[in-house]
Amino acid sequence: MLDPRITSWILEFVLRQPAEDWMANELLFALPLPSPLSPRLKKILLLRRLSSDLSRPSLSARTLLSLELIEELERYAGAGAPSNSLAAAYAAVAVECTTRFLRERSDDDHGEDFFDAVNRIWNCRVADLERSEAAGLFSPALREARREMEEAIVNPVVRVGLTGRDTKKAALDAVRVYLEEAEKEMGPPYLEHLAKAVCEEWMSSGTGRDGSVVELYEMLRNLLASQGERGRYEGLPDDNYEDSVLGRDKDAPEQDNMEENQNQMDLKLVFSVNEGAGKGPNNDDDAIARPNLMNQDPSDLEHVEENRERASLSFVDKGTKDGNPGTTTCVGDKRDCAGAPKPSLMDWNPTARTFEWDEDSIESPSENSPDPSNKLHLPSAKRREISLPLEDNKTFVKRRRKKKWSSLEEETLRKAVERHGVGNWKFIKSCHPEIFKDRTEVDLKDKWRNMIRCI
DNA sequence: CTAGGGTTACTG
DNA sequence: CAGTAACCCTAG
Repeated sequence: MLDPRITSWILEFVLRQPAEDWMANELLFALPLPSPLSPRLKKILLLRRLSSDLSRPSLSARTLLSLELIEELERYAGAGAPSNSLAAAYAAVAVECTTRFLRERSDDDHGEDFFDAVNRIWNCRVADLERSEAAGLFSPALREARREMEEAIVNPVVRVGLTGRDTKKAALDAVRVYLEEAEKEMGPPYLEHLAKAVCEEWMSSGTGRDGSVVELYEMLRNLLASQGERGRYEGLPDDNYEDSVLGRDKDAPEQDNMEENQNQMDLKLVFSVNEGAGKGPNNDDDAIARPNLMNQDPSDLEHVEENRERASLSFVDKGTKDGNPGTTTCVGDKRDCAGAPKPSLMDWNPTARTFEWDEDSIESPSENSPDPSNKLHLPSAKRREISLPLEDNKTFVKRRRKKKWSSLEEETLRKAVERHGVGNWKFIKSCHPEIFKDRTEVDLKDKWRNMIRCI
């Protein structure tokens, strides 16, 4: 049985070679790996995924997720703000993931896929990012891109401009730049490092060596033993090795618990951004997906150890609905609810009827939430389910408190109907999740009915 | 999901 | 109490 420590090095070495993805996958499955994986190996796996996306070339929401996870990994490792190249790659990929729907429009698509993508990526994902601890990824470029996407929703000229721009090349280039920088920062694979160390010792040992394989083996064993004595399970040659990989500032004062965090931060924490989300059948990869090896989600790294035997963590997209807008999912602050199912726009069925309002929360919706910025877009917490027998239900089911439509809501609805036509209530609501956060699609429809009655 | 009829709450 | 806006119910 191979030492998991050694298999980590082998895997690292292979992942960083231009080997075929299938081979990397085979090894990932076949080798006994330490659990939890080291941060270094996690990052290498994520970088490999990016590299695979580049070579296909296919940038998708999973590319975005890989970048987010790398940022999170580095942040947990105590690194400072994400590098410019990481933030630039994130912004460029986010733009590409949106604008490709303009390029790939079919005849019967009137731009809905693009609008969905803007909502999904910019109104939800990037908005969540801005509020989260990962705000370091929220670069000025990303802010500007968001402004442009919002403009594109209402301005056809901007959409035409976006369609003509080669955002795919820009994103591929940005990811390539980041990958090169990350590779450089990471240094050579540890096996190479080890081989070099052995060679150097060999060269400097002078006489008394017979040059046999047995002797080489002895040297290697001594080197490994010395690593073991130092308690460095990952067997890294020196303390700076992993620091350099994760972008840790070696000169920065070491936090007392940093080492502990490093060791205890298991994959559940690192890759928790996906956990619990995307459970519905309409889930697609643009929605943040639940860990699922079959979907080759980067977060699946968490479950590599236990799932290797029954599923394949592939670097190759095997044909998920990449790019299909699917469900409009909006996650909350994923850092605040790690491990818990994440609410989404779809979690609240606005047409559900067996609910009643929590009067207190209506009166003071934010009183019980010290930090409203961490809250989700929709007031799902204001409702609670009633599960009484049908005959008793009508006694308890209350109507929502009447709330007069504001002029902003009215104006937004008017413009949205002009733009998207009558009858697309759900879509209109999804285009303005904040403005219509207290309204259902039916409310929009009813309001429009009232508005045209007045004319 | 939407349309359209029904119900409720509010206002003058 | 009538008119109206907001909200609910349900067939298709």
